[in-house]
Parts: sequence; structure tokens; C-alpha cells
Amino acid sequence: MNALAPLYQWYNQYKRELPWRQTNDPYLIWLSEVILQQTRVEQGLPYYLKFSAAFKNIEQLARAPEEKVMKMWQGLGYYSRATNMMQTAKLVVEMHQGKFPSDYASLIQLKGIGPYTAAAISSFASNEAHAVVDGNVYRVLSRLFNIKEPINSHNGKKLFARIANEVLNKKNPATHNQAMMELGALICKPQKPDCENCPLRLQCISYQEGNHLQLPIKNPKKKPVMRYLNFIVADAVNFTILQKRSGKGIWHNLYEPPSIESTSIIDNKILMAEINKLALFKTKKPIRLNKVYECKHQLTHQTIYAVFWVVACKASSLQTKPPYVKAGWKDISKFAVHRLFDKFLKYYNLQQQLT
DNA sequence: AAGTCGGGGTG
DNA sequence: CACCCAGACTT
Repeated sequence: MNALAPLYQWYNQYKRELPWRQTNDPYLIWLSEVILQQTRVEQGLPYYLKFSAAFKNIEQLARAPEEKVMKMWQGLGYYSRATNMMQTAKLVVEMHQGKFPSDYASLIQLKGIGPYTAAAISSFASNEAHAVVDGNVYRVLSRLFNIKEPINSHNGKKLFARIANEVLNKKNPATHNQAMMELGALICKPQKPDCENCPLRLQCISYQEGNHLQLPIKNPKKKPVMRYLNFIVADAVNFTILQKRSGKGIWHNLYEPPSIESTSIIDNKILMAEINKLALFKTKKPIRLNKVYECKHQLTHQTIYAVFWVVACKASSLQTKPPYVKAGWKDISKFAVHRLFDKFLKYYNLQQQLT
């Protein structure tokens, strides 16, 4: 008998009913896996429902305007996933005649699909024998076999990938993979694991040794860097000016007000000099800066201290040529924006209503 | 092999 | 506050 039989039995009894488990369509499975990368099921679920309803198949997604897809992705984070998703959709329509691949070798070549996602799609859609290794699996395996190799080290990744494939049930890789991840999500949780109800507690070595809470081991990461962002919100009564973030860095392809970054908190005088360099205001007349909103915004690798300066001005005084974009306040919700700007918008909108 | 890319839940 | 989440890409 397979040692993991209790796991599979537990899975059949306690698994969550999740929409992407009801299909064998590699396109829908891909959609769910990309959305769920580094994202908890509860957070990704509404996005999956929205995307799968809007784009029933790969052709519809490939045809969708980029701005619309970015807007739908708004709030989910790691925005390059959306860009890669669109690129892959177009490529699959052109090169694979719209038939989404479901074999590992083809999948791993696509943008945005790495070892985890290729294993997930190929096992779920084609029952290929590739073990998934995600955060859940790292945790389950490290505790089950009391493995102290750091999961974010080069050797650790190779080791866990090897072990995951060794314990993989080759007759039913799909259920095995789902069960491993479900155990990590519902029982073998990071902080308060429910070991009393774990189907594998009798064979869990770290549980018997009493060090399961110390696992998995992870090499320390460096702490977030501090950044200071000043956003210039030009308010011409009916519209404002936005620009699209480009190049590398955070919030790629999202819209925001013209911004000025500094190495520390800066005063109005220095800020004014920087604003002039933006060539946002055509007028020579000095503008009045109104500090309307400030907050700290925490990302994984950076802590942002942001200030939103509102400048009331006439429409004729604003530059509306590229890279600037004219955005009507009424239409502002059509732009894909990051959470930080969204926080400001909610505050500013509320403030306007009160005055 | 190390850095970077978000946002939100949890304790 | 620190940690983590159905990871992947870049350098």
C-alpha cells in the first residue's frame, strides 16, 4: 500500500470545491495557476471568476485590449504576470492554433510558466507525472521528512524537487499534487498547523521530533529599502494628468500621477524645482502645492513613504502630450492603477464629497 | 545565486 | 511588526 494513501483519502473527504478543479481545460487551469502564483486562493478566486467569465477561451484573451486586461488585474499585484499572460495568449493562438499545450515540455517554454506551473498544468490537464513544488509542498515535505536544507537555497530547490518527484504517485499525479497542496493549505499551515487532524501525523518525522514548527528552514532575506515618492496631482476641475509607468521596477504598465522620487523627505522648495523639470505645467506663474494625503505603503521589498500634492490649476496650463495622459475624473476608474494611488483616490473622492 | 516583482491575511 | 501565499524572471 502507498504510504500516502491516508493523504489521498483525507483529500477526497475534505478538499475544497474550487472552480479550476472542475475542468480539464488546460487554458482555464493555466489561467488559475498564473493568478494563484504567490497569491492565496481566497485572494485569487474572484479574479479567476472574473477572467474566466470575460475570456471563455484563449482566442478571446488574445484579442482583449491590453488596457482592459491590466484593469482587470488591478489590485492583484505582480503585474508582469498579466503582461506575460497576454504575450503567451497571443503566441498560443498563432503558433498552436489556439490549442493550449498541456505537456510539460511545451508549457515550460511559455512566458510566465515556470517549473511549478508547467507541472501543475501538465498533471491536472494531462495527468503527466510531474510533481508540483510550491510553498505548500516545501512545507509539507520539509516537515514530513524533517529536512533542514533551506528551501530558498540552490541546493534546497533541487533537493525538494527530487524528493517531490520520488514520492509522486505516478498512477495519479493529478490527485497527488492537489492533495499535497491542499494539505499544506488546510492542515500543515505555516503558523498553527493542525497536526492532530493530519492524515500523515504517524509518519511525520519532524512532528515526532517536536521541531515541526521550526520547518521549513529559509535563508534570511534582506529588509525592505526605504523610498520617498511625491505625486503631483494636477486638478483642473474636470480632469487630471496621469502617466504610465514604464521600464523596470514596480507597477509596470500601471497609471499614476507624475511623480518625483527623493532620497528623503523634501520640502516645498526643492520639490518645486523638481516639478519645473517635469514640464507638467506650461504656466510660468508659481503654483500652489497642497499636501492632501500622505501615507506609508508597504511592499515586499520596499517601504514607500508617499505624499500626494494637489495643484489646482486651469486646464489650459497643463501639458497633455506624451508621456502625459489627460484623465477625466469621471473616467479615472477606467485606468489600471496601483493600490497606493487607489488609496489616494478614495480619500480624495471622499474629501470632495464632504466639501 | 541573488534580487526583484504586490497585495493582503495572520498571529 | 514579521512571515507567508498554488513562483517567475532578470542579472
